Amino acid sequence: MGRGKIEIKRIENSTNRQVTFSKRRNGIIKKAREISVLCDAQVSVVIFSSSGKMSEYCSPSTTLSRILERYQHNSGEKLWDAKHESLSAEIDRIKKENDNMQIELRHLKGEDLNSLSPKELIPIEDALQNGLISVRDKQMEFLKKLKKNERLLEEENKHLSYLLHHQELAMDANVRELELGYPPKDREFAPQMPLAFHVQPIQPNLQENN
Amino acid sequence: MGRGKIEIKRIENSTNRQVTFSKRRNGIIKKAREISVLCDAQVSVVIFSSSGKMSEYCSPSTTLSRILERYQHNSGEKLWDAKHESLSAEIDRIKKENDNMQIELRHLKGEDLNSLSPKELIPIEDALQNGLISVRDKQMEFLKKLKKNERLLEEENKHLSYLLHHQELAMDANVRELELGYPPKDREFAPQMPLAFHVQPIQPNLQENN
DNA sequence: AACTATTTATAAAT
DNA sequence: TATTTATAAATAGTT
Repeated sequence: MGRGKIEIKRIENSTNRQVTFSKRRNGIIKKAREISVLCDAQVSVVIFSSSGKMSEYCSPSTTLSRILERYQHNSGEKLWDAKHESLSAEIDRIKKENDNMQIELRHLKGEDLNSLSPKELIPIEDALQNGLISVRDKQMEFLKKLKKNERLLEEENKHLSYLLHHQELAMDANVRELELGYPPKDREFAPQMPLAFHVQPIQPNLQENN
Repeated sequence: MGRGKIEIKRIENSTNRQVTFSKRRNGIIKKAREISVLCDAQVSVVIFSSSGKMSEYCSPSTTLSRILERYQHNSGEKLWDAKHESLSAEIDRIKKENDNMQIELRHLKGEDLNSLSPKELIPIEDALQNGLISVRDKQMEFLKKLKKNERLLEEENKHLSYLLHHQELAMDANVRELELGYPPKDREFAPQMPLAFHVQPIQPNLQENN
């Protein structure tokens, strides 16, 4: 249907091919629309040009999803079930892993031991003992840290007390001096003076993390 | 294109509709095949007639699956992702469960304790102690069972020895009697006689299960 | 992108 | 349902 008959084989001239593609793609989609309407059919057409451009038609009474669902049902072919299966397989694998861990956990917590033989109890006992040792080591570590902190705080306390004492002495001297020599116009500011010392703790970032 | 022009609207005559469907379906599939070859395109066509009969075309260079994969990528539309998502969600959920158990297991085995505070160590220590108590209780149980078994076996032993002793005495008496009175024609059967006692153990099903 | 000669598809008849 | 045929529609090559 055209000025000349053409053989049905790849059109080598790329421009020509592109033009023919456009025309025929429109033709197919028009035909698809027509058969949908005329014959009450459900049609889906997906076309990719050689350059990758996608065109699509789907009957208005349905969706591509539904057509494909029907297709799978009808043909028994797997379109996306392969992916489903691989995901399902992974779920099974992880669930199995899960179950094994669950069992191990139960055993470590002393549950479900009836299913075990004496020989199987031994590694569990060992694991528990090792765990207990590790946990207690860690607790000991914390205890040592706390004691060290305590010591440091005591030292700091001592230092602060020392500073405080000296400050009081200085203040007393100051007050005495003022009382003797220059009576100030405004006594309100006097109590603020000691704050000017801005005493900082020796270990400002020392803290316990619980 | 036919004897008369037709309006594009549903063909009410069902026979007519069926005939037109057949012709046009062939036409579309032919066109799809042609554009695939002429223009190097990838085409998929799925058609359901109003009576539910399915027809299909897919370019030979590909599969429907791959075309749909491409379709999803291209359009961003979800064809079967909804199902995938629910499966993926389950995978995530189980993996999370898995991770939590893994962490708990590690902690019970005394690993990765550095991330824990002293307060968090306490329930772990408790769990380990309880586990150890349970495991050792179970071991004690086994030990008791073994000891009980031992006692029963000893008793049985004693009983069997007693039987054996009596059997020997009986045999001796028998032999002596034969030597004195009736020399038998066939001495071959004599050694089999003691087996006729059929001694059974007292505790036939007593066994240790490891 | 529009045109048009020609092929192709197909509606109606058989 | 298949074939035939007259005609509509599609489109290859041209402009």
